[in-house]
Amino acid sequence: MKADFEASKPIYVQIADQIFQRIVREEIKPGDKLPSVREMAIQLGVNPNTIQRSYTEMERMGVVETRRGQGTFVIEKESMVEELQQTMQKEIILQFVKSMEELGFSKKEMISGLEAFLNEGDQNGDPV
Amino acid sequence: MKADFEASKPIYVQIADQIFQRIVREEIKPGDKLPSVREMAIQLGVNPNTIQRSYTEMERMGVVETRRGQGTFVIEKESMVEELQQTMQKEIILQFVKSMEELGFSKKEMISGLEAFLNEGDQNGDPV
Amino acid sequence: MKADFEASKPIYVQIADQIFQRIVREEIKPGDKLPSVREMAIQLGVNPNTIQRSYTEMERMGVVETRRGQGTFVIEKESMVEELQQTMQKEIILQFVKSMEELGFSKKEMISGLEAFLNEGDQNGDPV
Amino acid sequence: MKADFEASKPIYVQIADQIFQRIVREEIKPGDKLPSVREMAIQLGVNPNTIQRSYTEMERMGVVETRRGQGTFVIEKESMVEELQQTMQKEIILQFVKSMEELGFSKKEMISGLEAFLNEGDQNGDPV
DNA sequence: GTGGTCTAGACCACG
DNA sequence: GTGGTCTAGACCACC
Repeated sequence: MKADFEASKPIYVQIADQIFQRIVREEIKPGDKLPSVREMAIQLGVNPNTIQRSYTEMERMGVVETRRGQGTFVIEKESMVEELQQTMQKEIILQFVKSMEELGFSKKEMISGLEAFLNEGDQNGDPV
Repeated sequence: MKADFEASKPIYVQIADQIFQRIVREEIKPGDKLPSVREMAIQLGVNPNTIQRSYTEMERMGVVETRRGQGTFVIEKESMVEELQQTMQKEIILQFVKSMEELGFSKKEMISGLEAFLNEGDQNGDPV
Repeated sequence: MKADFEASKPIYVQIADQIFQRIVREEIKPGDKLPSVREMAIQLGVNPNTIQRSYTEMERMGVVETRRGQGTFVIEKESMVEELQQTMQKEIILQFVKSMEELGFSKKEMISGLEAFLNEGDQNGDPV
Repeated sequence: MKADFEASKPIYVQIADQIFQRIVREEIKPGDKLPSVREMAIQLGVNPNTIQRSYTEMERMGVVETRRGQGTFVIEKESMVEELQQTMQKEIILQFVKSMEELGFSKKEMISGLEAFLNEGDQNGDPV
């Protein structure tokens, strides 16, 4: 047997993901300046180095750029937000499919199960 | 602001989930005897107390029962496996929907996104 | 005017470059295990975190892979060494051309200057 | 083992090199007066002592001379510019050859590599 | 003030 | 033992 207790994602990844989410939801827009490393560290109650790593990772992924002595900015490339959304969506779906496969569900069952769940929600209100 | 970086689920929950998976996939069947706490602890390289908690949790959820002096058994109630599958499925779907909502996707987009992904997979083989 | 006193490359980059050199010169071969982070740190008189960063960077560039609990290994992909050599060669040439341009040399002068220098060396021995 | 991670060149050397470049490119000509130590220090945002060292170094190398109460001047000796260019060129070439040797390249490969690179550049425009 | 690098020392999961 | 992450605190170059 295999004992693989996947630790939660590293904090610096979680932070990057949070920011990605806010970009995809357009709460943060291309060209916007992110809080400074130190400020963000205080806001999140985390060590500045951890934020630094998040920012570096986001830059490596081409979502953000840093301007020396000025700060970290969301890049203005128009297509970026869409690409980011695609990437994150794929990640989520992948995780979902993997989990469902582990439970022995077929592809059809995944879709019908999801549809059933969403239709329940409709009856309780909040249509999206 | 205060950030909560979800620690990984407690190990005892992860272990229970693994066992649930195996029950749902029918690798472990109703009536089967689970390994002893001590043996399982060794297999997984974990403290026996942790396994004990997993077993207790599974018993609380009505999936297994312990018989004094004999061990821990998967209960034979016919509907159990199905219910368990439902419960776990719902958990996974919930997580999926929550993540997709965080990205700003509508319900329709969730389904179409999932379908698109699964159809891609078809072309590459491995039909489930 | 512009005051831009380029700091030396970060230590973790210098270390990665050193290792790349040794791979290109085939002193380290595909499949070889690198010293552990801690050991390398002691050897070089550097903080383990710095080595960690070097290893991470090398992995990101696809030159090295880490196996959990086992160590860091040069990847075995046959073409890797050649690609790495190309990459590093280009970097050096780029630096050279840039410096020569800053001195006002034309492309032809760069080549003839280099040839002249190398021929001098020939007369002093060490033919390569 | 002991590792020496070459710090960047001293700032005063970098400044001298910059001035040498400008002389070689004839942006500064023999006989020209250099800015005063104090003025140059302000322009470059550097301590005047650092500039002083740069000027002293350049004087030691016979490129400039200081005239008491008048300032620092580029010497008028006709051959100086050419010699300076030679010196700096040699330094750059030396650095290039050393780096290429570290990668295991032969002299022929150095030249052919450089030629290949420069010909690529031709196709993209900017002929020099 | 900004981001970038480095050290020191710690804890974790994995094999 | 391995690599991976995190904190704490420091120094640097750039604006």
